[in-house]
Amino acid sequence: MEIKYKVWVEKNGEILIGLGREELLREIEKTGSIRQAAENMGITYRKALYFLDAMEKRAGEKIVETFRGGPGGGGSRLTEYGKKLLKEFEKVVKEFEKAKERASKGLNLE
Amino acid sequence: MEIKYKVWVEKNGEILIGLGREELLREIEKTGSIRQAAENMGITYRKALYFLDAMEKRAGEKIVETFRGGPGGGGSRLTEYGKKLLKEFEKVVKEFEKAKERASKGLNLE
DNA sequence: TGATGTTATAATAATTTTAACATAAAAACA
DNA sequence: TGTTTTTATGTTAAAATTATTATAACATCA
Repeated sequence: MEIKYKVWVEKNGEILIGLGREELLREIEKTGSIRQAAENMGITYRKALYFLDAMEKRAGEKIVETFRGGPGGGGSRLTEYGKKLLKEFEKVVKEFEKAKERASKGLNLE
Repeated sequence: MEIKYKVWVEKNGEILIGLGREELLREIEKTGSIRQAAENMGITYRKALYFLDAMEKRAGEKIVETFRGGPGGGGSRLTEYGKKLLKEFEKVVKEFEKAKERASKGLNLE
């Protein structure tokens, strides 16, 4: 018996960031590459791009800086806004993790 | 900017009860009819039945008592287990509501 | 006995989401 | 100049979810 949850932030009724997108941003920060990040997460590069594109449209701000060619063929990194978004969402997740813990302890179902 | 979430309880990796199913049980309790409950929720009767069927299989217990014919054409009501399940899940939701409130206050995104 | 309103099941259609594939542009570097 | 590795976009295929339609059983009651 296990409690599970999803949490996300909406802006004008559309998802700005959620657990999946959070992981994507963290992986981009870590690897410096959207492609590598997608691979690590087990999603397609195509899908990762769709996520980022939607996030940026909804935020009205750039979240990743990308560059093609160059050493290593190119790469990506988070903008300041991207980093802030990630940080703010991590705070949200912490609250929900605590709620999950409390609720799990109180759960009385065999 | 709004925080949203979903929460559910799994048993052996399958959903036992979540926010949608919780509402369904509450509506059944209130109306005494699966069909009426489904209509109030804006889902099809068919889907409501699928939910109930899956819940009972996973719980290994009856959640609703149903009867066909009779006064009013038939009806349904929650079993003792169904009522307990509902009650336990409502406690879980309360914890998550609190988490949402706290996180909303701390959220710093324009 | 026929109308009623519910439970119940089967089968199909429509929609949405997810995955897969192909192709091109960019720029460093050997 | 060709190779490499990434970003970037378009298109199609597959899978999963959700919605719709049709049909029947049940038992009360007028």
